[in-house]
Amino acid sequence: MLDPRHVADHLDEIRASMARRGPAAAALLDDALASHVRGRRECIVRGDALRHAQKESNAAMARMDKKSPEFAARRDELRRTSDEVKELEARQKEHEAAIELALLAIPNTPHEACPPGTSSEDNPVVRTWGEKPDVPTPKPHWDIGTALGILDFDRATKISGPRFAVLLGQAARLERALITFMVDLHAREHGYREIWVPAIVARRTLRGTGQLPKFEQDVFRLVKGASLVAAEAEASEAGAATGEDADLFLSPTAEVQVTNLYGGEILESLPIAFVAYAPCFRSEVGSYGKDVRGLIRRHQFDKVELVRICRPERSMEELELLVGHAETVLKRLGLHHRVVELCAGDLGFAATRTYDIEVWLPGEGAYREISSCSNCTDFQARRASIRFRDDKRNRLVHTLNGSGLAVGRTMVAILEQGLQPDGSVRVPDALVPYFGSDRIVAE
RNA sequence: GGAGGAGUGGCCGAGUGGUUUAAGGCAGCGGUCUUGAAAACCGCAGGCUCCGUAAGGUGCCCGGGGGUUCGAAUCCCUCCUCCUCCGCCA
Repeated sequence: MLDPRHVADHLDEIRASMARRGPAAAALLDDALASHVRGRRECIVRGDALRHAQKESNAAMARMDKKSPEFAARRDELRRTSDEVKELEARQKEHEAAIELALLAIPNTPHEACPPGTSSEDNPVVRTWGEKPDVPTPKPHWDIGTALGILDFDRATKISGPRFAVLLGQAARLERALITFMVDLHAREHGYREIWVPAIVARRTLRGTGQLPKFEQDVFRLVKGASLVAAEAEASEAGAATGEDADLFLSPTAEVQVTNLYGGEILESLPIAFVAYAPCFRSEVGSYGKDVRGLIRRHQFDKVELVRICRPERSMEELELLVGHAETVLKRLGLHHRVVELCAGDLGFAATRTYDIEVWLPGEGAYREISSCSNCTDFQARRASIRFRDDKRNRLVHTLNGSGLAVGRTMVAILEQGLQPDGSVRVPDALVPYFGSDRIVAE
């Protein structure tokens, strides 16, 4: 969420910045928002003055003879003041609701350094690591995995539906090995504190990081047991606005849980760095026909997530640090990859600046995203209200997150880059102690 | 799922319609005293919002929301959370 005062006072400036994301984003910033901000302020100024007078009068009444005509006169007068205060408060709330409604739909402004562009075609390559490995007959990973007998997509569809996977034998073991390897690397060498969080989150949590309200279609919402649903319907009939808030969702990324961990708090020491292994769930309704085969795009996948919370002035340095940590995973695994920077038009909702790490997939003949590292500045911190004490003043922190890495996609890269002429797959040296073998062979 | 109880500042804990600007204590910070420390004493201490260049000030905040009243921590409604017991359960 952007700062409403700042938006109201610098409307043209913000609109120009937002135009770099595209015309639709810029159009979200209309003059109505600024007028609501002013209207709210007017209600507060007038209301505060009235309440001040009301308070003094009430104090006087406390000392008066409750049966005197003066008391009755004062009471009648204050009755009118009270009505006016209530009306002002109602108007103030309307303004605030309008402001929030508008702001929740507005994405973060792109950083000055964020390159111009409208789509992923325009993302400049920042650096490339390693060489394309010599794979004589490249194959897509689903063919490799199915031939080895370690991936089963048909049976996954049978038990759960499309866009799920079953991992067998060495693949299941590789998944575990990768998770442990990645968490160990970040926890032991990069200074992150390990954290394990629930996979199910409340609506307010998704709102804090910006997934809701705008991207409700991208997440899975849970339906509770019949009796609870009935109780909920009863509650909303009674006029309570809590029914909606009682909803639970499957988290699409641990960024959600970990970033919101300190929501509403004032932090004593920064920076904070967490590494979390967590399952992620995405509905993928907007990607029909895209990556339908294989492990690339599933409804459920594992991810090791890095989250950093820091002082505002440090966040750009922290972003570089974060990308470096994520990239180290691929370097240790010897997987050829490149780092691109997202152009303004390709930027995620909460991000001001983002680096994507793209790993080389020989079977596909393309680089594919395996990590996305973003600086969200104070956008999420404002929504979630995460602050720190800075010399007597409370300020919003900056939040950053990045995958370190997407586990399934890492497995894809290992299978495709490590494919040997005999159909077996070479396991990266760094992973051998975790996996227990230097080769994946047919089962 | 059933029955009961409880939510007050960083923590403990008074307070059942009007000098309560929330008593008191502990922890915290600053100071006096001391060679140093402790003790004692004095003082300062929260969040949000709005006005203001600032200094400073207004208003709001006793789990959340709504209501009654001239006036609510206190009365009413509602939701949430936690605790205890029973049942079920990996």
